[in-house]
Amino acid sequence: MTNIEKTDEIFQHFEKYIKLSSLLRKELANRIVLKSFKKGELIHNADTICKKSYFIQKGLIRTYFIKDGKEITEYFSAENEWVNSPRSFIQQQLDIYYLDALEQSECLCLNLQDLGFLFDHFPEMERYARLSMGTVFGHYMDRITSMRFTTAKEKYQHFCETYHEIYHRIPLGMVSSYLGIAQETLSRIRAEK
Amino acid sequence: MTNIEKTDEIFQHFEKYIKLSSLLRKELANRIVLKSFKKGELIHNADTICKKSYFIQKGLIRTYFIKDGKEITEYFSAENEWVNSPRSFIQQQLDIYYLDALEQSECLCLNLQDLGFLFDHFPEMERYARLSMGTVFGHYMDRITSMRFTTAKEKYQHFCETYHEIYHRIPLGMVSSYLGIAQETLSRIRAEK
DNA sequence: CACAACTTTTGACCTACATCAAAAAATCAT
DNA sequence: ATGATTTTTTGATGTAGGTCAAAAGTTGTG
Repeated sequence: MTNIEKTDEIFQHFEKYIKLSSLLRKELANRIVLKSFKKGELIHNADTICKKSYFIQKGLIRTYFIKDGKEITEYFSAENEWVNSPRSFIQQQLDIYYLDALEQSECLCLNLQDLGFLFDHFPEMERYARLSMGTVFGHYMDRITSMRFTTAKEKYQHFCETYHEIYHRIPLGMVSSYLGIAQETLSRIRAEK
Repeated sequence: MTNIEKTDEIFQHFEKYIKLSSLLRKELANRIVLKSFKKGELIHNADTICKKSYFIQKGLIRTYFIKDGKEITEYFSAENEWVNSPRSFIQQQLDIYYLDALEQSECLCLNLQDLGFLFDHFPEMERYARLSMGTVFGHYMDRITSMRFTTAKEKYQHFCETYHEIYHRIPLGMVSSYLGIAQETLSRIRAEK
């Protein structure tokens, strides 16, 4: 099977930030591996250092950690986004985050060595990483603002807006831990209109 | 005046992430401009697109925005950190953030064109940006966790830990808006021990 | 040094949301 | 399907921390 079809979306994603030379396309395509995950499958375990980064072609992945024995959602990642355990992957150290698939998911997987090769030989890859992190950064700033100064209801509305493609695909309890509000409160909010 | 003395800290900062060639050192030193700000001085106004990035050698800078007529602190930046209006600077668009000096401050200033030149000619600068953003990213993740699941008291304790070099240099009202708690509540927390 | 302008503290009251508990509904496995 | 497990809803109650208001303390300035 040629790699051409399966790399469409990811190439488009790169080209939001940089121009892809045909050589870089080839090198990327050679290194990307398609991985499928079943619903509920654990993708990354916090007891290991994260060695892989996943570009989601289809599906929904949750990043979570354990606090007082309960799973707390850090965020959700969906189509056309990269997901990994960020600090673990970047700094190659342990971190608290687990990843699992909330739906049957298809991911393009790039491992650390291959990514390192690309960074070493294609400065535009470094640029891509820098610029795309800038985008994510902005989302984080918005989220922090939303956490600080909004009621539970506004938090939920903000969530539905930012995740409007996927919010209905996620169990209530995971949303409530993501927002930092009690599941009962979220249930009541949803009931009222 | 030669540039050598004044670039010590910033070079050290770069070298946490990359090796600086002597050529890059020279190019950096030629482009860096020392800027002083008086206490209270506005460094960046939200009505303009951010064109400069500041590395703080000495002093304390606040990033804030206006909500309902009140200044809300986004974060504080101190010695050996870069500060700018991130989305505005990276994407060259307007954003809501203002920067001002909470103390008399000395900054090494690098403007967008010069930084662009360095990114274009020194791939290791791209790498530096990517890696150092990774560090800041981790702090943001921690902060979001702290916002969601902690009492006001714990938030303040977490703040004192992460900002332990500077927390006593910051007016109470600015800390309370940073933490998203009422100034009166913070005052009571501080009183109790 | 005295008056003005902030900043912080203290007090009284109130509400949004957490917690605990149990019922209802949905999902899953045999 | 049908009982078991998981998820969501509903109800009752408690409290952390918000809001409003005023006093006390601090800092700056002519």
